[in-house]
Amino acid sequence: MNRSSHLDETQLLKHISLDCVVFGFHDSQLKVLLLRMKRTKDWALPGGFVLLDESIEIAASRVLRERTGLDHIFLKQFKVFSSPDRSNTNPGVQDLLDSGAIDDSSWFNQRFISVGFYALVDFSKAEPTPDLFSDLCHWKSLEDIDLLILDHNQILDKALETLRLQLNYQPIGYNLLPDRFTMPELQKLYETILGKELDRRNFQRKMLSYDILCKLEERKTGGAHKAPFLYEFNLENYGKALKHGFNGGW
Amino acid sequence: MNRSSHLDETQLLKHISLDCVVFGFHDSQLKVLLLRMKRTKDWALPGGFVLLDESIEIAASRVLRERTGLDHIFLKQFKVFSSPDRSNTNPGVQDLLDSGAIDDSSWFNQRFISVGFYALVDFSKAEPTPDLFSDLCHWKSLEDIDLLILDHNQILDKALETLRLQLNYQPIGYNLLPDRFTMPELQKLYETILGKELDRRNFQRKMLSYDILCKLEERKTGGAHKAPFLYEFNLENYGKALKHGFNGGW
DNA sequence: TCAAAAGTGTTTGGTTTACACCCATGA
DNA sequence: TCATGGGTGTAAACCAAACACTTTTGA
Repeated sequence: MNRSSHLDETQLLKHISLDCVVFGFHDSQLKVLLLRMKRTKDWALPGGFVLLDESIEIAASRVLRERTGLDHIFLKQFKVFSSPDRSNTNPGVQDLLDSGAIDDSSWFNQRFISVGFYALVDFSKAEPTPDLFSDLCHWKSLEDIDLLILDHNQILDKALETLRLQLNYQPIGYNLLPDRFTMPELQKLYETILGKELDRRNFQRKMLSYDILCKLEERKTGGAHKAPFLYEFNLENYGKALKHGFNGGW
Repeated sequence: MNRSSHLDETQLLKHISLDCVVFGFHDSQLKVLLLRMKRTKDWALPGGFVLLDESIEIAASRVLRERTGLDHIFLKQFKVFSSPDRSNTNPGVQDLLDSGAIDDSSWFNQRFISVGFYALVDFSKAEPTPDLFSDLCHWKSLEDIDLLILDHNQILDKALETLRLQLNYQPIGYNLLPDRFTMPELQKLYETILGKELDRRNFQRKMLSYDILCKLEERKTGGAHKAPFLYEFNLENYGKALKHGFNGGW
């Protein structure tokens, strides 16, 4: 876009949009980044359109840079949503007209196919920022999310399902946690994503056996009770391990 | 399309196409369905465009019905290919002009985003049929495939990778084999997809333990050596088992 | 009658599960 | 000082890999 306050639709690929399910982890909870539409106050996933010289991956990372201030976000396509009746009218178009971002609604009130991405970010580093459609951007816990616009609930559900399935094949821990973290924190993350409790001792043994963590001398002080050790990921070994996956397979 | 001999581009979604990697299994080999372009004799994956009232899934199954004569094909999206330089010119457009399928090349010489699908079909039931671009449609073994048009090699590679990863989570055996098959045939299929040999006895034990097969009284006669039993899938149990995956996981 | 393929079974070793025990910390 | 959370260890159960033996078949 030339100026961020005005959308130039001649620079955009018609019929194609993208939506991102941005996951963060905070207070032992999985959070998702949502936008509140200016006029209707409905909630939506962050998304955007594709510039003529962009791949959708580049477009998605541009959108997320605008929404979070972060670069090099972990991003993964998971599904294209293309039901013919998913978006003959764009629920945000009136906001765009109101704000002067567009002069004409016709381009936006077409049928759109949306490429779904999920993204993993370090909660503490992201700075949620609304877009032209919205007046608010913030993190919501999964259980606090109810009705989203269009088929965004479906997109969210599918993203979660994919996240669970890919837990053993993607660098999920690495992207969702701060650089240094404790074993109980890592375990909580796994428990939250999987929706079930894991045995503390077996979890630790298994994790360490992958040889992807560096135990630091330092401990996490401040909390009550015994101070747990801090760890960081050994990126080299982590990368190798992910190629094979951590579990199962013939 | 109104008449199969003429493409009406006003009925098609701009900038969006789909390509299918259709897998079959025959002679202990994984086969892929390819088309030969009329003029250049280059090879390509079967693909097509999306009608205004179709989802891409519906479009893909329409395309595959035209290419194989089969309905209800197992189809799965695996990735969107959207590099901006993947298709500013469509290599088949001259064939379309030659054959009178289109009057004007401009619609087809745009940038296209392609949704990649992989499909699994019963080799013995498919009837390969060329499309408007091509004069030949047939099965090729993986090792016999060299250069394909555009980024179709990349699409094929990614499809294979996905197939391997999803082997334990998708009804792959069911869709690639005839209704009744022997245990050695099923094993060969797994070995071919995974690219490695498996122990005959352990494979059989493991497969049977999933409780997804019905052993029939009948044996497969005709071949040399001891006649192996025939099996069929127990669809009910197979469906249940796939929900959890057959292997690994926390 | 014999080589090759298929059915069935056993041994072994590693991995996962389910626990017990001790240590550190702040309320 | 004690409840709570964290670090470490171990026995039992389970599962997967490796391998032996027998049966059937057509050449």
